[in-house]
Amino acid sequence: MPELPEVETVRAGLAEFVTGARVTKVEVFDTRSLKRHEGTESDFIATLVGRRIEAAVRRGKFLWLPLSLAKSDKAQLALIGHLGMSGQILLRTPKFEPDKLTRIVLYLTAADGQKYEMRFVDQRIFGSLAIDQMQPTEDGGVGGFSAQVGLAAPWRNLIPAQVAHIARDPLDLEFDQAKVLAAFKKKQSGIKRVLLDQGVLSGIGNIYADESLWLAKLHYDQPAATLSKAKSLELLAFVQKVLAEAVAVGGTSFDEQYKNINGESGYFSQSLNAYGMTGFPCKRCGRAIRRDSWMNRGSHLCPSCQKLSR
DNA sequence: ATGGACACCTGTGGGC
DNA sequence: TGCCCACAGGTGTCCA
Repeated sequence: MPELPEVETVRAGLAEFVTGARVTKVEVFDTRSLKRHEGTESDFIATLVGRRIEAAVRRGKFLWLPLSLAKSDKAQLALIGHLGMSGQILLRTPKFEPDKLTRIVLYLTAADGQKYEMRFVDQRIFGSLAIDQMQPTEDGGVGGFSAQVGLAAPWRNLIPAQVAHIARDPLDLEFDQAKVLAAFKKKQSGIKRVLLDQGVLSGIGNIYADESLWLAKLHYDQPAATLSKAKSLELLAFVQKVLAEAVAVGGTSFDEQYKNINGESGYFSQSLNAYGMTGFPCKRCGRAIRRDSWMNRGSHLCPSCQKLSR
């Protein structure tokens, strides 16, 4: 489900309501949702209870909540969340009806005394929560992202170890276009594979890759190295435009699989030109959008506008 | 380096 | 109604 716009919508909601909240209790209903956690279930719970949530931070599709220090800590810790294909984080008041497929619940008391249940809901269990150590990074941590959301030190200079391999995302103010262009030049792989490579640039998944490629009139298998500098810059500009517009409307929701922290859908599905539009006329040329099987998933494109070149 | 298959999972919808 | 198949916003690993 969730790509950058959906994760950012969740992050922004958490930042508003759980910054400064204290964890009072944790329940784990399915330990498979702790698959990225390196300790045990009881260690996960014991580490969280009593901590204060200091912020809500994101890079690409990873989000994390930096935690207050405890005396025994050797490093700053954070609660990392990855939503996988079907993960949600719902913030409910205590008497709110149960949510199906709830895997983990954090019971919180906000700074103003309001009590919440932060419910990690995940149909397919490809997502997870985990506690991880934060570390300084070579590229200056989440500085660019921090500037965007007003994140304070020390959180702006640290990244969880598990997120260290994730490249800056296109909405990060310190996103390095030149670095990404250099990576394109070295890759013989199709451009869509490269857009989905979270180590080159992060946050893009199947929806926003297909949408960006449709806007740029590029075929998914066009080798990245064959793109001119101008074409690459045009593509990155479309990527940023699509991601920013999707963030502005709360992401893309097709069904029950993506909701914000209040359980509300996003509206970007109304703006889709290619993804999920199989058989509908291309909004540029009228030819039917086609779905190709590709990498064990689907790629949606206009066969007229998006041809392989050379 | 590159691309393909597959594993991890549950749920939904279409065709018969 | 039931059964089977295809398909779903991600990531990681193994193998030619």
